[in-house]
Amino acid sequence: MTEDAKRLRIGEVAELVGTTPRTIRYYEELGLLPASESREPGAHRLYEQRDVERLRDVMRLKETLGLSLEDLRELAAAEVGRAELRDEWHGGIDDPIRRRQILEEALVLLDRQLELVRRRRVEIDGLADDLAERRRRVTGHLRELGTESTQAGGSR
Amino acid sequence: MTEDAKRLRIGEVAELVGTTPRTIRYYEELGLLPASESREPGAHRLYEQRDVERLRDVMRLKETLGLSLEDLRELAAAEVGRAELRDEWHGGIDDPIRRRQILEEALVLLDRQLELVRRRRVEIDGLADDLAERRRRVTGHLRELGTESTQAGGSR
DNA sequence: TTGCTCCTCACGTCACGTGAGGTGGC
DNA sequence: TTGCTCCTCACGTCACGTGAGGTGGC
Repeated sequence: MTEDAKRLRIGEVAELVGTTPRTIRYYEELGLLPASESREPGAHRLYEQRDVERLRDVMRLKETLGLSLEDLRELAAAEVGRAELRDEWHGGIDDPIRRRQILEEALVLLDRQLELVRRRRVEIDGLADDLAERRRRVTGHLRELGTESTQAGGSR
Repeated sequence: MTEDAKRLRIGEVAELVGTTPRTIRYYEELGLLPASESREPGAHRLYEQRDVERLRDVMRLKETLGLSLEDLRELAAAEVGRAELRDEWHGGIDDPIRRRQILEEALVLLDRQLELVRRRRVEIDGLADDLAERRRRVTGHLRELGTESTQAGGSR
């Protein structure tokens, strides 16, 4: 009974992941998200939990890695593969060669994403170090001024 | 003699920081970078080392923190303050109250930047953890398949 | 039946990219 | 003098934002 997943409208999905319906439609138009299957022209789009997760993944990769939607379309194949894989897994015992293919492709794309994450972290750390160094200098100057100022203007 | 800084053209600056002349002009138009002072209309823009550093800072904040140019215009006041401060510092012993003002403002803006850096790092770490977890699962499935496959297809 | 969300154009915006046509410094 | 880089419009593009006008499900 809890089998048939509850279908969500585009506005609900948008709010869940923190974006707008327009963005979701745009991603669909670009092929980043799968189009609601067998949707009559003009009919409402309906989504499952799986679509929400996929959108979350896409958005997070875009935001935190600063990727273009073109970049995402390559990396997002990994997620599609993951969904397909899960379906095949649950759908029946498929060809193990096929399974291996999907898994190895997913591994390649995951490693690519992990490499991008590592680079980002290096950038972040470099920026953090520079900012901390500047902060030290500023507080240092303030300390010098501080004693002066306190001695000079201590009468209030 | 090494006093008068070498002036750079916009293309040289662009290449130094890894961007394009168009972007530099656009940032100037938005007020993110100071316009080349007293430039005749149509004349070449000339930059000093200080401008290169400022542009680097602006670009790094934008790229690694994912900020809009509008956001940058607020945070970038810190860098302007820093440049002004350095000029005043070298230019002579100014009003210590003025110095303190500049330093405290710079401190506020640096702390704001550091807070944004911390948030980014949390995002990055979360993404890294999720990707690593997925990778573990994929390699796990591959190991299962691996022994099967090796046993079944070991005749080649 | 009344709202509300949804739909599809389609134009606007932000942060530039990319020629078009012309002037100026090594 | 010849290139090369620079200049200023100005239109194009990417990733959406934002109405305009209309249909459909709780």
